[in-house]
Amino acid sequence: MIMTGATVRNTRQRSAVSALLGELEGFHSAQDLHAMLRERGERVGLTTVYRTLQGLADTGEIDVMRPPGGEHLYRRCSEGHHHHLVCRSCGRTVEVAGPTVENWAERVAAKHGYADVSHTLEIFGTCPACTG
Amino acid sequence: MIMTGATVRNTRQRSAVSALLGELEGFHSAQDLHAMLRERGERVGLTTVYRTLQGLADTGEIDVMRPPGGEHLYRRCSEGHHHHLVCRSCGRTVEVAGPTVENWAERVAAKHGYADVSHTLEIFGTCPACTG
DNA sequence: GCGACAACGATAATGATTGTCAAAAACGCA
DNA sequence: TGCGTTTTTGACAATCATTATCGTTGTCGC
Ligand SMILES: [Zn+2]
Ligand SMILES: [Zn+2]
Ligand SMILES: [Zn+2]
Ligand SMILES: [Zn+2]
Repeated sequence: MIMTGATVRNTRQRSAVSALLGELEGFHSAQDLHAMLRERGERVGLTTVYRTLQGLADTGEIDVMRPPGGEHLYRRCSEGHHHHLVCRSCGRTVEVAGPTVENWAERVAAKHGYADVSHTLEIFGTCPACTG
Repeated sequence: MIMTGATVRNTRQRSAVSALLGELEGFHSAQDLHAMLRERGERVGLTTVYRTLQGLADTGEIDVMRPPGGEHLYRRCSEGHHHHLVCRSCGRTVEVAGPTVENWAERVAAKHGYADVSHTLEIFGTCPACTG
């Protein structure tokens, strides 16, 4: 008898990635995170970082952003559906949420008969610190 | 004497790409467009297709979409700022626009002191034809 | 037609992401 | 604590869209 328990095991590498994301503020790429981990002595392979981030993103534990013309960026976020207001210069990120857009998107999609609706939305700008 | 006229020259290739985009309905990748051109006997290099699309996108003549986990998709669109409601299954696309989101984005950004604001927004769903 | 220079395109390079697969690590259980 | 099963790891190769090169070709104002 084979038990297919689909268990997720706790590994040093997964913990390291997760912990690092817990300390960081803004969005960071897989390569950045990998470099930081090696910097502080953690031995983690780049492949594993990618896999871990992908897994965390799948379960909704972290958010993924795909900036125009760049790599994927990851960040630990708060619960629930929200979007991001990101500084183009320093990356400072503010989580934003509101029924306004959500409703609008739903309404627009419904008007055209589209079902199973989802959306991607990012707002970019220059933050106060970078404007000065 | 050197004249720096920054002139854009009319070439057979540029016309071919532009004309093709004028006939097509939905979004298509650079590689797709290149294949179509070769299909109909046009001799155009892949590099040129990329360059032309990039140029057209820069001047706002065409729109670029970056679907999650895929190549860039291009499409000739109507004038003015708008977004897209795209069918995940067949790619059927509806252009949508409205002050609702635009205002919301501006307001949210302003509240946090972000300047020089822009945004990206795509709505995905299953169109009526694909729902049946 | 001339000539300057933009555009082309075959090809190589880039670079982020994914696939491979043998070795290492987790963990339920004895 | 030792074992066997299953997951996870990670060095390395592969993928693949896009970009950079750079010598050749085509445009277009004159
Ligand atoms: Zn978030
Ligand atoms: Zn900033
Ligand atoms: Zn459809
Ligand atoms: Zn908009």
